[in-house]
Amino acid sequence: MPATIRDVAQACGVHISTVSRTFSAPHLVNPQTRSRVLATAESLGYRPNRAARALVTGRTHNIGLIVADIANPFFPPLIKAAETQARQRDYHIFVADTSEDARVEQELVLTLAKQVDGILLCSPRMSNSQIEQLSREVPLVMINRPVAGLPAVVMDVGRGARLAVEHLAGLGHRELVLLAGPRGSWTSREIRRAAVAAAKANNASLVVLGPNPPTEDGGAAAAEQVRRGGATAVLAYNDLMAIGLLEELDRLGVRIPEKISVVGIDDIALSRLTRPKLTTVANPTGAAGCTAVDLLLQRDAFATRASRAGARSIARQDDRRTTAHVTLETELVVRESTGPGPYA
Amino acid sequence: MPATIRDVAQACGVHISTVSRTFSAPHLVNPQTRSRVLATAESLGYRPNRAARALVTGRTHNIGLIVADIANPFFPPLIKAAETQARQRDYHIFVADTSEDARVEQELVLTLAKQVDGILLCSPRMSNSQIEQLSREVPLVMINRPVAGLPAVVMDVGRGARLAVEHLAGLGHRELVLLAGPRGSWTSREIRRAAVAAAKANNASLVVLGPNPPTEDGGAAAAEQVRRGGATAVLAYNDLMAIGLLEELDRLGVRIPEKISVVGIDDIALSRLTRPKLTTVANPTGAAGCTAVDLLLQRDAFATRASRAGARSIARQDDRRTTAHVTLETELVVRESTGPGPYA
DNA sequence: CCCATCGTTACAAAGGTTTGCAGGAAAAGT
DNA sequence: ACTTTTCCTGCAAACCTTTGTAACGATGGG
Repeated sequence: MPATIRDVAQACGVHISTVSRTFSAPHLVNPQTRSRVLATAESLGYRPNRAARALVTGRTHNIGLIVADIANPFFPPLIKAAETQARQRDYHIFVADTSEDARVEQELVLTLAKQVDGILLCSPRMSNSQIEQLSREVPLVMINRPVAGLPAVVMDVGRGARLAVEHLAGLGHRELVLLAGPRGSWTSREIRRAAVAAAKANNASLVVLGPNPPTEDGGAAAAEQVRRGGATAVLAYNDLMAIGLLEELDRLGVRIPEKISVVGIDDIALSRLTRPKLTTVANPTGAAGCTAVDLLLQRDAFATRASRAGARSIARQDDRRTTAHVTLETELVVRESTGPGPYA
Repeated sequence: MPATIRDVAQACGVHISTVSRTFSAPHLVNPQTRSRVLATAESLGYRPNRAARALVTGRTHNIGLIVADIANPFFPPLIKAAETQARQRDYHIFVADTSEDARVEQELVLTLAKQVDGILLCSPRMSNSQIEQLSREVPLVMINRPVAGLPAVVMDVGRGARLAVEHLAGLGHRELVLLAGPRGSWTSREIRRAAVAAAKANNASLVVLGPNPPTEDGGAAAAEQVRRGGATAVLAYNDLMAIGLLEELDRLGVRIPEKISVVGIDDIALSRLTRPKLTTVANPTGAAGCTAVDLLLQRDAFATRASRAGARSIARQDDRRTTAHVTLETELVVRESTGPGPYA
């Protein structure tokens, strides 16, 4: 029922290869012929069969995007940006959700491996060695986690954490708490490293609580401990946790920001809507999605060229693999959940 | 580099068709041979090439999922559920985002048509005739919009709206406002229909404002008008609008729920976090995603059988198409954004 | 003792597209 | 006018799998 390349060729009186080239290498076909082919293709409603194309080219024009949890509001903007970017390049995106589970993550990569041209691995919980092993099966681009030899786009959360600590110290807070994120998260480690350093530089103490699940519940669960600890300011691994903390502290009768200041990270849409509005570190998630797609496609195009040119270019391919690391800037957004501390 | 069926066959000393059947029709091959094949396949890291399989079977094992806006928190739980369900059935999901644009919607369906076995069309903004036309190109399953002759899963928002209005009337509100959703939305029409009827049945007046974009901004933009109108209670097309309205009314100094009661629809995670917490109509979005996938796969399996059985069964296929309509129940969740009205 | 049946495997065609190669005509160069 | 290019098009192989049909030996019935 659906029109094939053959139908078009026949209806148009040309060979199928001419039709094929009309779509995949237009410069190789006479403009007149081309427009004739295009016209009949249009009238027959012909669209190239991607499976057949993939079979011979080895390129599926699909991209896998693996995230920890679609329902976590951090991810949808990233997914959306990636999807839009990919579509513009005539690629489609498979979205998959690991439920924060490293095992599922691995399984998903393997399953997806043969049906995509590459996978965007977002905030993975796997170990580096697992990732390296998987990268031999399928091109990988990392998001929110640098891995040696693999293209990656990371947000400069270290700087974000430092800005947050400086902001709090500047407000007169000396006793800080850091609510760490999930085990296996590079972002969490990075935040911790930077926050500890910044605290020391600002003569503040910093207690690390965690690891915690990166959810509201995770934040809420830490509230009691935070309150007991006597700290006057908290930096949370992400906005969701910060919001959970906010809620629970409120329930416990602790006023924010009068009693305790809270800073989140991510600047998800939600953080503008809480009471008080959340002070947070804005992450350019959309840009991250776009960039990751570009990184993959860039490398993909290169791989194609390399395989045609032959084995000699493998060295160059490796070159590229080590170079592509992109860091995106973060920025502190001061709202209402932070206020003067005891040393103000 | 990746192992093909041929490699397995050779390494195993059997014909490729035997290997093929080992995977796609295990009962046709001797258990001993089968386990031998399985073993060598495992050791070679062989995974069937889906493109090649799709080429001959005509089934891609992919599903398209088209939503208005991934970043709208209504959709992620649905996407997540659909993705999980699909994966369990060995299918993968393409997610695409239309930016609330009917034209993009159509284009997306056409683009996706040839590379998926069916498309889940979520809250479409297209006209019914457009949808019917597209359904001739590719199997369609509707979500949040019943279309004659097409499988659909809808939420009983009519009942939800009625419950909301009854709740408000019961609290002593007589002057209600309905913030309508976007043009083209079946859900919005349905809510309106039910709300109008329920208002009349409860001796309340109801003014409809809209259409509005289904976003916070859409809700915020209506705040001034709501306040001027003198109504004491508002039902919004969705939670996002309700929250936007909440925010803006607060900014204008209108206290909620003392001065005006607000009810949303959807019960997105966010609605638990606003101040005051939002009274809303809960929609089973996750169940909708699962059900839609099942509906599609059911029909898909049938189409396969039918095409093998020959033309005679087409009539039966049509039968199925008209039958599959699933309605999911909704439920009112009373929180803090609604309170006693002037006639209490 | 032959034929039919059964369970298992091999064979080969088919599916839609891309692409290196070769051929042919027109354009350019001499 | 003849050769060399250039431009375009046709040919056919290849990509990897599924699946209908045929072939095989063994078993059982008549």
